Amino acid sequence: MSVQLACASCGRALEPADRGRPRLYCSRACQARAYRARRAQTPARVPVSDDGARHLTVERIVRAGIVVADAEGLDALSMRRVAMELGTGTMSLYRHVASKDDLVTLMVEAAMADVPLPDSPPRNWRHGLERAACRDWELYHRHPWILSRVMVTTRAYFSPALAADSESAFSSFDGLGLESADAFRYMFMFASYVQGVALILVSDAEAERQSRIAAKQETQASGHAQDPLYEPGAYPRLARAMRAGADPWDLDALFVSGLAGVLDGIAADLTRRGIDV
Amino acid sequence: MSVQLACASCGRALEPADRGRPRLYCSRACQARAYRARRAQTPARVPVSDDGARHLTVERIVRAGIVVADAEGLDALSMRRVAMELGTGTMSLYRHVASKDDLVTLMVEAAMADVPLPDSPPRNWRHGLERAACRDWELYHRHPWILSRVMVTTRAYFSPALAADSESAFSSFDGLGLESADAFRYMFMFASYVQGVALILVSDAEAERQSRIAAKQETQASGHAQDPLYEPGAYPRLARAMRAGADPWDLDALFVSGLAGVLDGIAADLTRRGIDV
DNA sequence: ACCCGGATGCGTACTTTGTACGCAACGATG
DNA sequence: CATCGTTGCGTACAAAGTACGCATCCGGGT
Repeated sequence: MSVQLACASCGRALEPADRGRPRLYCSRACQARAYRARRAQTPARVPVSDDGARHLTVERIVRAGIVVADAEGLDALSMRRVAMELGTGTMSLYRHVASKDDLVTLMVEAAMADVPLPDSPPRNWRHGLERAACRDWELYHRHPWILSRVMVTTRAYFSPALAADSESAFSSFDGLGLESADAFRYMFMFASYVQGVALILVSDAEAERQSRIAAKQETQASGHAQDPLYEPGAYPRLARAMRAGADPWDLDALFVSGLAGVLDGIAADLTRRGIDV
Repeated sequence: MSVQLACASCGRALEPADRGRPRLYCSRACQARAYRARRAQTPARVPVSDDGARHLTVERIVRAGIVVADAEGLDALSMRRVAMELGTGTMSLYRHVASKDDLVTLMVEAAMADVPLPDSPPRNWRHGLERAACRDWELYHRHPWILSRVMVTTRAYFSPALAADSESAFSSFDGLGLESADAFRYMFMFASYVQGVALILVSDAEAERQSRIAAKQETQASGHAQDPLYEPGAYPRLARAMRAGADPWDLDALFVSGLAGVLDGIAADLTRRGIDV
């Protein structure tokens, strides 16, 4: 009398192999399911790359995703779109990427590596923060869509690239003998400002893309002409400010000017604590 | 010989009415299409409310949308969900709202009306901006999802509620004899900071909801325990700051402290220009 | 009384997304 | 050569937005 064997995946009865080693699964499908379950434990994000050049790799997928997102925005990024970009089937991507969410996370990490962190120590804290702000600004210019993850990543997930960015900016305060909590407050204010401006930059980029699409479809866009802001009736201060030199926003100049203000605010607090530069 | 009549909508041949006034459309469907086309010209957002109490109105739909978005986040807001909330069919909503996008826009306008603007003139510019910041902060606390539109609304669309908010904050600089462009720069810095912090507030709220859902599904969440930030190796400054009093973020306190810094920055610039308070 | 058009509610169906599932094929290895 | 790890991908399903058109109610002119 022999033991009744069961499929290791579905548990159904399993007739023993007629010769050779014993069977483990009742079907190829069950084998695949077992493999998938095993793989779920260790995501194996790094491809084995034993042969060195495979058709589909995480890197290629992530790069294709970045190309699409840069060109058409994060809204246009779909798994089918990425697959089309690579000339493969949609579901093939899922062998290398756990989900679309995972893909975007990887894209953000990769995109942030495009703009290098400063490697020399800053001359002083102000220089350090200005350098950090410039780096972020450059990042948001190149890849506006990363902001959608920066907002989510704040505390929910851990991102090496983001942590390295913060750490680098943090190092601006080295040697000032600052309390950690104070340095954190300064960083909070600084990062909030930068993110806030990035929000405007991103929505500007999106609006421009939208209007470009609209302009392509119908020749004349309704445009800025009858913008209610420009009628001085209801919102006089806003209208005046909009007209006074701020009409075609020079977002870069505004960013720099606001940044100077934020840094002045930090300087004032430092002075108040007697930690003058 | 009589003129060949055509349907006013589809243009197909139309046999004349056997009695009474002549027909306009070949079918009820064409009539409805013509009505829709006419309505597209004048959106008629305000319901006629001739009887005073109709089942479905824009207000009820918008209110239901706000309830859903407040409770379950903007991601959970779907037309079917709102319809379910109201006990009607999904497509009924489209008689009162042009699209989901339109609904969200209306929701933002309505939600912003929940927190009133200050009606007295501010004591000084600093007081005015603090008041404005408090109002925004309260808004984002109550309806975190409005941020998703504030970012889009920046320049692309016009929003009365948002314009009123800006205008009110702008009025803080009245009487200082400031150049419009300077006032705009200050406003830009101020608004960017507030939006930046709001981004963190919103993503915190979202993360909390997510973890609440996760905790409901599986009893133990993986949680903060093995957060790589807390291992002091790779990101020492970040880890130290996180431990030093910033672990359960007091976002309100951080907001106020950063706001003070931003206002100090404006004050420094005012002093530099000889426009001391 | 009657009928037509304005207006509203809503069922059906199509599109676009993410993605679960399982088959087929390829290479290595016993 | 049978088996297994691995990869590619076709099929299919679930959600979500929404176009379309039918049914219905109401008010006003004939």
